[in-house]
Amino acid sequence: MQLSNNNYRKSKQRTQILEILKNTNIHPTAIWIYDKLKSEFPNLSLGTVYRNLSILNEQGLILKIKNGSTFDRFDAHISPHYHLICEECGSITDLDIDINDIINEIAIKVTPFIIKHHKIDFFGTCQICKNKKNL
Amino acid sequence: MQLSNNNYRKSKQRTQILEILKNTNIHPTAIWIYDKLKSEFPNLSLGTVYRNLSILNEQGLILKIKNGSTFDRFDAHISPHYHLICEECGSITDLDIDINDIINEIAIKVTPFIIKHHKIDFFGTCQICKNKKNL
DNA sequence: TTCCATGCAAACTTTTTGCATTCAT
DNA sequence: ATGAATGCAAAAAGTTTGCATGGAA
Repeated sequence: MQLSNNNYRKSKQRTQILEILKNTNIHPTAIWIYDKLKSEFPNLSLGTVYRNLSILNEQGLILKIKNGSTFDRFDAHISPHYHLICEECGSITDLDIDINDIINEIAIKVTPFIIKHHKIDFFGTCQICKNKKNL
Repeated sequence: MQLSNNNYRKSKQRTQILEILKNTNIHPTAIWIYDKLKSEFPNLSLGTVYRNLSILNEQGLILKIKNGSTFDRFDAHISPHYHLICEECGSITDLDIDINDIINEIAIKVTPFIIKHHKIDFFGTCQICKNKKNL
């Protein structure tokens, strides 16, 4: 969403959406939040939930958990590897380093969750965009 | 997609989709592949591309790069942390370990990409699902 | 000859947007 | 009084599916 504005007013709906997110650790979807708030705001619309989630995300009060892009992406390079995701242009490139086992070991020590594998995405600026910005 | 079948026949379209994916490192979207193949198969449909990508993914010949779910998820816990994603039920929980700096340092050494931050998702089975399966 | 794969279009899922109204400032 | 936020519904964006036809085994 393109929000050029940063002169926000208070709204009960937005306050409650943030409150709900602060008090849960399940990383909810928009509909889950919508359902939670339906009893308090019987006329609430999903659009309002999405709009407020965007605003809260823009304000840095919440995180939107997403991949680098809205499109699914596909890769025939199936052996485990990590990705470099450019925040300027959305490009995804491979990073071939092997830190796999160390990380699983560290994580396995502190959680009862059964860890089978992991994925690391590095975010930043690719060389092409870096050069463009330096011109 | 629900593909109960694993008796696949050869198809020129699927062969070429795999070929394209093997020969690029840009992690393309479905439409990008579709556009690439339009000259070779003028009647190609996007549906065919998606169907074949699902089949190739099911066969383990390619990877679909996606989050744990099709829904965006939101989090008010904005300080850096990693996620445990259950492959059985799709739940996302936090893992609070601090291996942040080590990983960035390792990666920075081997790429000119400007790394600002990273994200780690651990995949496996959560405790609830583990218990359900043991019953 | 069987039935998997295709093209086409329609349906579906998730998210965004336009518009008139309501509400915070 | 101003214009941001809302509810509602329609549209958009991305992906999947039904169906008749074509093609591999």
